[in-house]
Amino acid sequence: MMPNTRLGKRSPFGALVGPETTRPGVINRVRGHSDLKVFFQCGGAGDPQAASTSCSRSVSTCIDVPRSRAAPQEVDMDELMAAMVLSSLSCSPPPQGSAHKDKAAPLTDGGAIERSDSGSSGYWSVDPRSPAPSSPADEAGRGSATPPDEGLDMELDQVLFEEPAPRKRRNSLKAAFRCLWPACGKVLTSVVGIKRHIRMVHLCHGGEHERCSRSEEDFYYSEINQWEEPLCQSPPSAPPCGPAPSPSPPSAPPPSPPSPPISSALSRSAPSPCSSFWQVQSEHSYQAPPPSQVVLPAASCRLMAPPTTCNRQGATFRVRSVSVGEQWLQQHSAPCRSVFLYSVISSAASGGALTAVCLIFRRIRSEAKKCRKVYGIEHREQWCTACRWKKACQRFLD
DNA sequence: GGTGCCGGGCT
DNA sequence: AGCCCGGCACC
Ligand SMILES: [Zn+2]
Repeated sequence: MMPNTRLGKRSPFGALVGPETTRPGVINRVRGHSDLKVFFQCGGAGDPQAASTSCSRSVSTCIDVPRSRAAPQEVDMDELMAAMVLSSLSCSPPPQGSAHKDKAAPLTDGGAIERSDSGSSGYWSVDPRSPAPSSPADEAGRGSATPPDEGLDMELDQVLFEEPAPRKRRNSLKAAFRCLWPACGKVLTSVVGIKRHIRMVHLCHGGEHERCSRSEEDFYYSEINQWEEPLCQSPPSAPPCGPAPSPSPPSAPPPSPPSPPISSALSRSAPSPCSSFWQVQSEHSYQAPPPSQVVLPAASCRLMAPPTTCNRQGATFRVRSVSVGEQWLQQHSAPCRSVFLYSVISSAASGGALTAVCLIFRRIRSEAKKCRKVYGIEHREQWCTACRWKKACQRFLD
């Protein structure tokens, strides 16, 4: 049963900030529909200190990166984690257990992501004219008796409730650090090493001035998670964004004045071949994603933009953003109705885990005429039930 | 301002 | 569960 037949009380995706997932490694599984799109954006480096959880409806698409001289990693991570938690609180799927039920209750009525055993509660009657489509991934996932249930859900739960949950996979993960300086691409295995390399070779040209560009070397390297067995897997339709031979960071200008290459990856590099947007769109935002799987590239990307969140009545968040990237999202997601823009980040606080922070959630308005338009208000009795109830139309699906 | 529909209230 | 509607985003 596809949830697009579902009406009634639904998920909090009317609230507009998406979830985040933490994946120590590269796999980010989305139990979603074939028409569920998630945009992941791997941008340049960013300063988590700029990641304030603003409460405005507009999202700055260009995050200034202060030349913070006194920006210890812990502070960055604290702010980053705070932003992540806020973001995760915004639209997390319903937790399986009841331990946090009270906390998540306002968000989970009906469930943003359906469980396979969710029964018929909350479903509207199925319109016979609209048979539920099922993607191959969907079928495959439901074929198994115990569908893999550790995709986004698990990650979301873990992030939401701050359960560190050590991962087995981390054992097979080797950390490396790639210099992002244009035409360099040197890979070292330690932070100290890569920082020294950047400082000495690129920033200070021999290190005659130890003070010059201090802490800016942070912006010129990227952590790489190297798997011992299979390396970078790319999602089938995702543009490459991994430890590619090209060492230059996405949308990074040649830093003649040493300004960190992060300026506005969000606004500028959306269609860029190296800013990897992964789409997960859903016909209805509350629909359960099928057990399809997307795999993050094996390169971690530094935070490029803060997960701007806005607290609405203490539980839900909305993010409104207008940017080139967003326009691109709309242009490339016409038939779908929900768009999520994620930023994939890597944080030391999560052990180098990749974290996909949802920056933008938008509903893409359907262009199809619904009952209201087709029949008119005067023939309301001819509307489908959903339209009569001001729910998502069941008759004229997208 | 019209439309689609989320979220929530009522029965 | 069925029904209705306020309110909001999008057009
Ligand atoms: Zn309808």
